[in-house]
Amino acid sequence: MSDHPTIRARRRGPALEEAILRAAADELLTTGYAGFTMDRVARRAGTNKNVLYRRWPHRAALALAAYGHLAAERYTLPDTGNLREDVLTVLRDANRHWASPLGEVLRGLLTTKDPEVLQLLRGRGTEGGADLLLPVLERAVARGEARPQALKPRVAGVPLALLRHEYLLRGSTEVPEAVLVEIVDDVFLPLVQAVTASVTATADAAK
Amino acid sequence: MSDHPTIRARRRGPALEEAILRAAADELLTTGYAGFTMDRVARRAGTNKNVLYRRWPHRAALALAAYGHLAAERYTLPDTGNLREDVLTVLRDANRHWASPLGEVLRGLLTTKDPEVLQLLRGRGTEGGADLLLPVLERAVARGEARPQALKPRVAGVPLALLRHEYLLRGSTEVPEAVLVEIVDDVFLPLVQAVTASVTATADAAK
DNA sequence: CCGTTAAGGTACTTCGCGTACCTTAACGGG
DNA sequence: CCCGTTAAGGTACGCGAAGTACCTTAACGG
Repeated sequence: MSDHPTIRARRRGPALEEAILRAAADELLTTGYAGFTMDRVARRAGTNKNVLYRRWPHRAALALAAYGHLAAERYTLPDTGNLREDVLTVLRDANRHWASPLGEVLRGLLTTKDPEVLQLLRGRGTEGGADLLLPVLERAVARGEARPQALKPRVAGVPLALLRHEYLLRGSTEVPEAVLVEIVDDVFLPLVQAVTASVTATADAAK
Repeated sequence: MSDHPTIRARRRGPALEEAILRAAADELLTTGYAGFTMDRVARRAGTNKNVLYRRWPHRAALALAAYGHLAAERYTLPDTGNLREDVLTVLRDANRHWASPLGEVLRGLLTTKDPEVLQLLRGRGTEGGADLLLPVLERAVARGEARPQALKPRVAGVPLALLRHEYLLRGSTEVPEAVLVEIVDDVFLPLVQAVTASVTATADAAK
């Protein structure tokens, strides 16, 4: 019993912090933000609440940090050379993400009352959505697939805003593919396409 | 303090229930859904928690009932004969409502985790938004102000969905008029308006 | 008039956040 | 190499709020 786990070497600094964040992330993924308790995180991390409160001022801050720790990897935009495919891909990715446990965490965090956390959450570009599709739209304009007048954050943000809206209405369940297609074909493409786009209505039988 | 002189006659049934709902509504309006506690409601209503729990199974149910009690009055759609004005009016009304204490209550309720309450909330047509603007859009199509192909719930729901999205991003603060105008002028009108000049010019609005 | 029903009152139990306070291990400068 | 400083471990609170138990008491109604 040389390295018996019962008597673990005392962790400090970054190592401990990493362990705590992992534990907190696991808790978020299993129990969600509701049911995320400091006691459970501390127990899972093999430490105690004090250590948590020395690093994060309150529960929400820890949860937010854990989420950030999870969602650390960077996202790469699609570039298929086709606006419709690009936007659909982004919508599908976002749909998957928001329907995943990770997305549930995010939504749980968004519904917190803590103004400080909301500030932080909104600070992350993750939430804008506008900026995400803007480059896609930009390329589409360059290819002549979209009107230059449509090249605005407000317009580029429409698809993700509508997707988010679906989540508000439906709850946690994944948004069906048909809705994504509607968002793109009934709203976004008619909105951004060149003036000759009235043809699209007849041409979308091609899909 | 002292409750000396007023030994109130004991209220029963509907009278008591009404008093409780009023108290709960007042609490919602002053403290919001967070900070809405059964103890406070009971004290404000001059009764005790037991009476509340005999009528509503839990805090969220009572809050929801109180909100319904507040938002009882019906809404009448604008019909100015001009699509842009109609939509802007609806957006301004919704903006006012959501920025008001009442709207804060609604948003607070929407963020509850209780699935039962969410079910009830979504049951109310209040949330759809799509159906709200659909008649407005219908009239616009009849006047030739909008393409008939745009006459879909998904399209009609866009303005309110975008407005709601703004609330998610900004928090409780009222959305500035400029954003409403952007939503209408940069998104909704380009989306629904007739695309080819010939169609717009010809007075084939004959119905 | 009296029994049934529902309101009033009080005191719990349970949970989870956040804090206090002490003990103990690791680190690191002299 | 020692010892003081720092940070982790441990335990026990205080507090607020949800719900519950149980009894007392007023109103209603046959």
